[in-house]
Amino acid sequence: MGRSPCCDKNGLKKGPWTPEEDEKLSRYIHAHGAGNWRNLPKNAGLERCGKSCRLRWINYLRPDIKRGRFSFEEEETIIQLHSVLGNKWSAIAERLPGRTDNEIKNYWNTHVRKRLLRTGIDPVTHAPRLDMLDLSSLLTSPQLNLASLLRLQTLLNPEALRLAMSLASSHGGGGGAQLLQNQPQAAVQPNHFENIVDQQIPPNPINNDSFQCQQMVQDNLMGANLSQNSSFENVNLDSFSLNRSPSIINGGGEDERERFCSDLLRFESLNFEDFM
DNA sequence: AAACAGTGCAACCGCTCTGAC
DNA sequence: TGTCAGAGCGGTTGCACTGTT
Repeated sequence: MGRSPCCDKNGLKKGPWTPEEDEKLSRYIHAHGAGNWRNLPKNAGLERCGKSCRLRWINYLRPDIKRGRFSFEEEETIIQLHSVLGNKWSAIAERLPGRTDNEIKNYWNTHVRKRLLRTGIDPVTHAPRLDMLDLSSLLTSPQLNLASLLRLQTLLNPEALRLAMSLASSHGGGGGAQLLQNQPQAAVQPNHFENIVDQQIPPNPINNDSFQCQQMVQDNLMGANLSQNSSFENVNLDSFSLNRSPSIINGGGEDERERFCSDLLRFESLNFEDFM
């Protein structure tokens, strides 16, 4: 696997691990513990570099590794945490017991990233891709009013919001844009994570799945050591109350997941009546 | 059935950062 | 202050598997 071995010059083996090597490494670490990776291969009788041993142990052999497909909850947690933490895979992995940073990174790059792109979400900023928006039709909608815009701004990337306000002005909605700009700054200041954490989201007896989902994200975020420079916006989790069937929660298919993620994140398909 | 294309993922490299000494 | 080991990350590779023609 991977590119040509770098340790060939040292006579060290590279490439896929054999069951015998796995057994040697596991037995040694169980007996002596992990650490001192430089000397470990020699002591364990392995012709591998320490880094390779470390990666093999951390990403594959560790007893608490959870194998298999990511659950819907895990995927949703990854998306939410990535919106907060960015590509800090190890930090994300800390919130997903049994998952490694490498596994999460691979899953992100091969599944989540593609899905977000397909549904018009920028996987870097988690904002709707402006090149896929039809804001002009949005702003000419008779259902659009200031109140709805004020609720929407909690979901919007500031760049998208600025563009929307600009377009609103050009559509004769200058008054609304002006009012938007006059809103208290707390409503648009980014990275006030405590705003999210402090929110008390009451259980919704009709939509308990959504509540559990929100609670899970909150629980996960509560423990995160978040940077003030986080890109996570002042998202109102209460706005993510979507009807979702238990079958999806319990591991729906790819299509179901995509549909849900699309509904959850896709700006252009947001049902604005829900916000009004 | 065979060839080909697309996808998933384990594993790698090179680099930076951090903490211990 | 400099050096070293370990940890972590982004990017990449190529095998194995699956789907399509």
